[in-house]
Amino acid sequence: MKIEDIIKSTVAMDDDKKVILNIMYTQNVINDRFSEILKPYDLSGEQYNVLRILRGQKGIPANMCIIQERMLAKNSNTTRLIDKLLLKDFVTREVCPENRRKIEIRITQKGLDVLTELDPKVNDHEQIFATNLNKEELKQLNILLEKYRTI
Amino acid sequence: MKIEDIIKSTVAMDDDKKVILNIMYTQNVINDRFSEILKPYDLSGEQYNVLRILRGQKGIPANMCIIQERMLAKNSNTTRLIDKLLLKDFVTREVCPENRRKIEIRITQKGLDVLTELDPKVNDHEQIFATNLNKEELKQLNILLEKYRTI
DNA sequence: ATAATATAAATATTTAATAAACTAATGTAT
DNA sequence: ATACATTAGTTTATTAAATATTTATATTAT
Repeated sequence: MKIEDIIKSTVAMDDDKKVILNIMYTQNVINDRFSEILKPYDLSGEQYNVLRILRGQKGIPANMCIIQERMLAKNSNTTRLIDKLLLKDFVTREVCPENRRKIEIRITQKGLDVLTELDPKVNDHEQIFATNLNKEELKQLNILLEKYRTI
Repeated sequence: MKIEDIIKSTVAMDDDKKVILNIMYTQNVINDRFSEILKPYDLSGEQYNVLRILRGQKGIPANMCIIQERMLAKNSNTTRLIDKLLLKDFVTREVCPENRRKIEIRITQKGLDVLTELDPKVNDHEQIFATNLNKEELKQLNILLEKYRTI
């Protein structure tokens, strides 16, 4: 559906204005669907994101700086986010012996298990959208978005 | 900057996975910048959005349904959003005489003034990104996003 | 006319985001 | 060695957003 119809706009809009709305709205669509997938696991999108980062560490512990650096939204209260994951036993937190200001966060087996269970669902979610475009279009969309957001 | 570098990913990623991250991240970039513009006016993005919808009504009052329908994110508490705008005297709210379940929301002159003041700033904001692409690319980006998000 | 259902909005609750103040550890200059 | 600055993370407070529940009004069916 075209963005003008979604926001019930009556006046014509230039492509330069439409792009922002299209990016915002598309992100909403993706997010709403993704939240539905995560809801039964009592995980927020950002919590899932952090678990993915920790799995990517392959056993090497991560500190707060590393996690913040790799998160898409650099704005959230990472301490609280980790608190929530700790409560669910998805991560462990220990003081770093070399530099006691730092902490070492690791994903637990339980955390790895929940990711494993989610993997196919997340994959399906990605594919539902991706299959709307062919390989060349996907590549082009990535190129255009990267070019567009440059400041 | 490529999305792999932004999230400091070490492994290669297929275009179908990259697209989601690119959309999410691009939306974050746009939003962060837009919040900066709105901050001095003590407006959130959604509040601004509602004011724009009300201006678009050209004097015809809007009820909650209309506003919700035209908002990008259909999930927020619109009553509270309007409450905030009322506190700032940017809108008025009255019970609809024909149907007392409904309310009539109008933008005030003060609300129109703040929009007028914001117009050039919002325009600049849109152009900063849009000028990274040529007309054909902008058009193509809109087409790809609309096609991509179809469920 | 009354009960049941649907609609519109308000309210309450929960959750998340943002900023500021704070604590503790480390590093550096004197 | 002491003082000062910086870094890393936590805590708290404030504000905002998302979700669910409730209230009020209107519509429909019996």
